Amino acid sequence: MPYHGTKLLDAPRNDECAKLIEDGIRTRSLVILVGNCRVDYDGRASSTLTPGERLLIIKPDGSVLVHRPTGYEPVNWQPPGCLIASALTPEGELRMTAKRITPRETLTVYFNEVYYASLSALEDAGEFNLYVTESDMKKAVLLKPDLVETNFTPRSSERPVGDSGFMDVLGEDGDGNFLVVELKRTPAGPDAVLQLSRYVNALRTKVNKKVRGIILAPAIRREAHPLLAGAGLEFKAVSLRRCSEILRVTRDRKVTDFMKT
Amino acid sequence: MPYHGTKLLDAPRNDECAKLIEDGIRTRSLVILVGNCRVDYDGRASSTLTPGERLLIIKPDGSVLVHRPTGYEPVNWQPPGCLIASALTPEGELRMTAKRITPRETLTVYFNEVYYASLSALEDAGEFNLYVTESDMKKAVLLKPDLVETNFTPRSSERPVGDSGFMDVLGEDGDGNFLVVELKRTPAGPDAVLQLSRYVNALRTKVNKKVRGIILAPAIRREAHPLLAGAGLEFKAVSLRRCSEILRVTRDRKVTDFMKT
DNA sequence: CCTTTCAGTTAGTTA
DNA sequence: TAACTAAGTGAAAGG
Repeated sequence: MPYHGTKLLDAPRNDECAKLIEDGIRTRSLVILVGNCRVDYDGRASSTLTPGERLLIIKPDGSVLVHRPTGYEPVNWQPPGCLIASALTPEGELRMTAKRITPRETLTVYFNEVYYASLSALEDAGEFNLYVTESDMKKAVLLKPDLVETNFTPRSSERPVGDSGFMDVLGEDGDGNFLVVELKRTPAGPDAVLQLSRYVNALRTKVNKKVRGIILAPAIRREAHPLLAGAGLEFKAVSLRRCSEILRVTRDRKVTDFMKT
Repeated sequence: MPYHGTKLLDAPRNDECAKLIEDGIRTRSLVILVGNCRVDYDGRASSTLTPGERLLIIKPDGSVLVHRPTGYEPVNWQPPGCLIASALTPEGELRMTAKRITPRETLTVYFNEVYYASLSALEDAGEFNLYVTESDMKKAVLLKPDLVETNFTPRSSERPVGDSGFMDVLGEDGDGNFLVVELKRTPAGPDAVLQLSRYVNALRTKVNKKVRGIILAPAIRREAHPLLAGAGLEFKAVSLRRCSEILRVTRDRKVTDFMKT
């Protein structure tokens, strides 16, 4: 391998590319081809793509992507775990096939001409962290209950409520009333109101105390307003950024604590 | 441009890559970088990705993809239409930023080292055709009503039924009864049965004639069986391949007709 | 292996 | 532009 486990072919012949693909599979490397191709797919549905200049990616785990020059999504693809083969057709085209069992589907790419091809043995042990999920929002609320309202005290979270599901956070407000908190990472719609309403109603049948319900989300959608008012529920806007900050502060504090020891 | 509008840099310096990215944007080209990088994202959520070897794709339409060596999905990305910039950091890293307005989000990729980089001015006017969609199934049923049952006669399609939506195909069976056809490209579940049930019930309140309902799909899921029986509805399996063939035959016939003239 | 649910969903369509 | 819906959805979690 010349450099960093990367092999680069400028204006390769089609047979060189066929070999590169085979090499890539054998060495569990990432293979990239850029050139003029057409694509056939057959499986859950069928598709054809007439010739044009595209990017083909073959990953070590057996996933395949065909990207046009535009758009987030690949025009054709194959999920991880499929069997890949390459060969020259009698006409001298480069043919790459990626087959999958369950469900049975086949992707075939025919390259008329490859502008360049590469093989890279990539190592990626990096850690990916995503903030903020609804779970993170809950952590933030438990760490800083003031996010809900001053003097709110969480008592339990994800408490099962009969067969009506789980409530996000249950606690007490400053007056000792039950307060059910429904968390939404995205702008809350009627569904969130109905869900909260179910939790609140279920709880009301079980306890002999006032039960309030509040939605915490970055925003509430217009259509949810009448429902919210009708059900006597409340809403408070909380930004994801705010939650993220609370989590970051806590993380940093942990690091600080660790450094002190 | 050396070859096919493709420029290829083997083991480039980071400043060369920064320039390549700028060139790519200016010339509306596809830019690819393979190397060791870390990634930050902030917008609808936030994420971090610690260093590792990955593939960066910058498309002419302003979409960006960061691919790890595994998986169908990019680990980080930016949809089309964002503003891209590249520069060297004081530490000599290559920094690529992709910013988007509505919603406001930013993707930043820091390359420690680039193994290779490429710029390709791709032209892709290819035509993409996907078979079989539900629309194709409908076409197939209208072309060959026997798919539903012998002597079925379509009368109208996508007929509005009160406020309960649209029905896929409405027609009459051999005995002159109404027959509502619900098409599903994938195995039909309870949702399909309920939908069909709504259409059939809505129609029954309006007409003084027997109304049958049938689901056409590649298969029906186990959980849908009791619902189907309970609602007195029917199911017939029809393969996508069969639909596809009917459409192909019709297409070919059209071509033949054209060639005759 | 199948079902359910979620996604920084994306993408297309329509009001 | 915003709301709605489908996707060859993919991916993760649970049975």
